Amino acid sequence: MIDLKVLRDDPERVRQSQRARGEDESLVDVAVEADADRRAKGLQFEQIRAEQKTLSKQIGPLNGAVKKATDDNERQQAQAQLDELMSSASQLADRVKAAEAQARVADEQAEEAVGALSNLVDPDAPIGGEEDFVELELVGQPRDFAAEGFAVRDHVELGEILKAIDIERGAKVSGSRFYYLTGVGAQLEFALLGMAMSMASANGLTPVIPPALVKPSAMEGTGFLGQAAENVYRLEADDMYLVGTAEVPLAAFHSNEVVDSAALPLRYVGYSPCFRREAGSHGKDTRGIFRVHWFDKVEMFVFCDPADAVAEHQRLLSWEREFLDALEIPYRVIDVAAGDLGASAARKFDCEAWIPSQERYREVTSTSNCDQFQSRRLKIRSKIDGQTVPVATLNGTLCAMTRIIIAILENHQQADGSVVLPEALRPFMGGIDTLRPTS
RNA sequence: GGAGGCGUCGCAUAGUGGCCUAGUGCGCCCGCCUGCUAAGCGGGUUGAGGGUAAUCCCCUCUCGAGGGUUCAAAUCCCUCCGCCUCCGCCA
Repeated sequence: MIDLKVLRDDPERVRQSQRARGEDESLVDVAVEADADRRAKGLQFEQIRAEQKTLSKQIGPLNGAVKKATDDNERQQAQAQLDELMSSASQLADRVKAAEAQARVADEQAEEAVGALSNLVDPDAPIGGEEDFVELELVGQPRDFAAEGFAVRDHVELGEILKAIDIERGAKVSGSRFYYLTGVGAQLEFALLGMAMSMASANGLTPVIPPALVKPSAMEGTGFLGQAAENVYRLEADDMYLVGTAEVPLAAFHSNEVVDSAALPLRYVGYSPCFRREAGSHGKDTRGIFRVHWFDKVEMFVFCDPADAVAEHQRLLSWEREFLDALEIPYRVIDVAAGDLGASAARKFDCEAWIPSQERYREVTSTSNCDQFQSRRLKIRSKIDGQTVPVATLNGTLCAMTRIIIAILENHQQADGSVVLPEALRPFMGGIDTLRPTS
């Protein structure tokens, strides 16, 4: 939900933002109109309701007077007054109901119209679409496998040799875009989890194991039921959703709460499975486990004073980089363009790891500043400088298991198909330094 | 899955159709008093939206959530959610 004040005072700014995202500008005018209508209808209802209240307050004592009256004369007089009031009151009641119904409809329409608007884009975000990102930094040096004198194996091949990834059986049991991690593959996930969690804890984040199945309100509040809805798994029988990221249950963790401002920033790190339908990506990244319907992910999530959001965003990015640095994976950092932001994000930075078999950088982490967009929907507020305001929310990937496993296997492979583990990971792998093919 | 009970202001509790503008106690905040502290005294203390430029003031909504009955709902009816107890099943 965008700030209503901005929508009312400066709709042009909202229009610009919609334009930058490549979304429908006319939605802004629809929202402005619906919002104005809501206020008018609300005012009408309030006035007539106040009238009704005063009337009812007169009826109460009069009713008592009729009952307590000592002689018939008195009783009749009170009764006559009562009858008169009652008749105007019952007429008023109909009008109250009508006004209330109108106000309710107007409110629902306004909520829907305003809810259809994506978050305001940070003016610093690059202009353009998916291809128009700005490369902020290149880190590390991709290896020259030709110079080393051997042909690169991709993660599917390495996964087979090492008996780490079983895609065939994944397909047999669950279909395409599913896999098993086996042996050292499974161990790798546990090791990455341990390493990610210990780094996050060292940085002061609170570890969380969140539910991966949530109610519609949580999905809605985080902004995943808009244009991203087709990628979400829904359980029809129970009206529940499988989360596509721990961002959803972590954001909703404090929903409908007023959090103590002294406790801000609240920083969490969650581990959860992630489920994605990948509708609309048929034929894209079909090989291996790069794009799958399910994977596990360690996700960071922060609630903070809106004034600190930009600095907090940088902090999340630096923690993502710290993790990739420790794994000795070459990567680049990009500033995602306005047209490629999700509905909730005002700004987004991705880290893209070098994938030798593809000879290009591919997204492994992503951190978004959602500003107050999610917290307005989820009603997460804090009393800051005497004002109760929606807090800022930010999220960032620490370790998306499948993609990090791909990056490790491919970047650290040797001519014989073995993989040398980055030093930082070894303590979490029982001290071994190399994954070796077994016959 | 079956049976029963319960959801009221930060906490505890009162409140079975109008005197509820939700009382009381505790906690908390402000002030007074007081060598200091405690006690005592006075006031304040749910949240949201709106009238307003506004911390004054006024209005509407808010007693788990949403509907309904009524001139009038914390109170009556319906649906849902959550919690507790017992039984069954289960990791």
